[in-house]
Amino acid sequence: MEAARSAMAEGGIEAVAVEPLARRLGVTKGSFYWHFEDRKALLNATLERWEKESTEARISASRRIFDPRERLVRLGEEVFGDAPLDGEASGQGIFSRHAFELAVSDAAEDPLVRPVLRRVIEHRVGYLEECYRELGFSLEEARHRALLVYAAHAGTLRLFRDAPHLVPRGEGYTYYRRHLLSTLVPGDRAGDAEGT
Amino acid sequence: MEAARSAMAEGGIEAVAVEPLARRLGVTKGSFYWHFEDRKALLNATLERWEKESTEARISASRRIFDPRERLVRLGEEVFGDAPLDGEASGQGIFSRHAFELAVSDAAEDPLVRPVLRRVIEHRVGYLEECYRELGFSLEEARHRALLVYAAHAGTLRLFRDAPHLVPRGEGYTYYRRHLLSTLVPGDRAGDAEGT
DNA sequence: TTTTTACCATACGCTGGCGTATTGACAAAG
DNA sequence: CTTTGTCAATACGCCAGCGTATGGTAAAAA
Repeated sequence: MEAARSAMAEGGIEAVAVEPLARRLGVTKGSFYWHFEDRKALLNATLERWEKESTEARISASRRIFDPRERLVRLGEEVFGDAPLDGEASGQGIFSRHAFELAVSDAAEDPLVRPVLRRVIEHRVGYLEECYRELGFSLEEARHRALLVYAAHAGTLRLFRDAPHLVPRGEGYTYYRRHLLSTLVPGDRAGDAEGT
Repeated sequence: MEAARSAMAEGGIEAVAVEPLARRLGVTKGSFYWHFEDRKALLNATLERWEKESTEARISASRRIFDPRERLVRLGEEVFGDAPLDGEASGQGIFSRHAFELAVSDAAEDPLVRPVLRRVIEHRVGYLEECYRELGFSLEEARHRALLVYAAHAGTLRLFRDAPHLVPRGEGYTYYRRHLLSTLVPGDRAGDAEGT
């Protein structure tokens, strides 16, 4: 079932439950248990799909662009892009993706979620680290920068949800994003310390 | 009841439930409903207490130190301090505080939690913003920096929990923290752009 | 000593979700 | 036409948590 995805995005992990979902689809749970073994099975399917999409998307991005700095900027614009939770654009696209992300992250303590989330974070931090390595940073420095970038991303997402009134809107947000990128990605005018 | 606090820290918001808590205390829920009106009442009490402590702690810190840069560094060392989730030191102190924080943040969608969390974030970002203003940054720049710092904090906490193996340990962590502070707090050698 | 107050236990009903038969409809294959 | 396989509905039992009612006990107050 595809509706589990949106349920997760809207109501968190506890919303991806069999009876509510069945109601939502106008069927009864009797039929549900034909498609899935368990609630666990449904959850796992949803999560694994998310993992797949997350990693694949990032990989395709890295194939197309060669300059690592450009990759970072692109990634930043995509992930911090255009007021994540406003969700006006396309009604479901970027909005739902971030909401899903938040739901997963909120359920990090769940035994089914933990390993998936762990792998996705590994993948992302690994990717970031690689970019910084290509920019000539030491292994340690690259790791540090990758972690900080990821943390800033995760935190910003939450900020949007939990205290949206603090985050600048409209063109103010564009400036904010520029600030983020300029402090996190060396090249615009900051950083460029250390490595070659 | 004081035990709700630790339950929240350990098992998240769903663990602060009346029957499990009563069992844990060796009493029955019959007695519980003498002390509290509701489950909501218990939750509210726990959250309001957390809010109070959070804000008071930060205020007292600002009274003691005059140099805003020093305040930021101190705050950073306290909040990013000494491998947050290792929790060996003092068994319950810093560990439990951060675990509670994560639990609240995970339950941000809860109608009871949302306003409290919102206020706490407001307070913290406001405090950070003030520090940066005192350092001479423009209102906009100060806000941007405050948001980034808070986001980095929230994200780092989650990284510790969700992918602890990626975060350097021991003295490696000290270097990481130094990296954080040097990129986020101007003065060591970075930043110092814009505002007079 | 009676009586009130503070605290706790027992027991009940309610809700909502999970999982399991069991049965039915309906279409494709035999 | 019958058989088989796919998908759905009904109905049941189970569990866990919430909230309520009621009764008990022991100490303090009267």
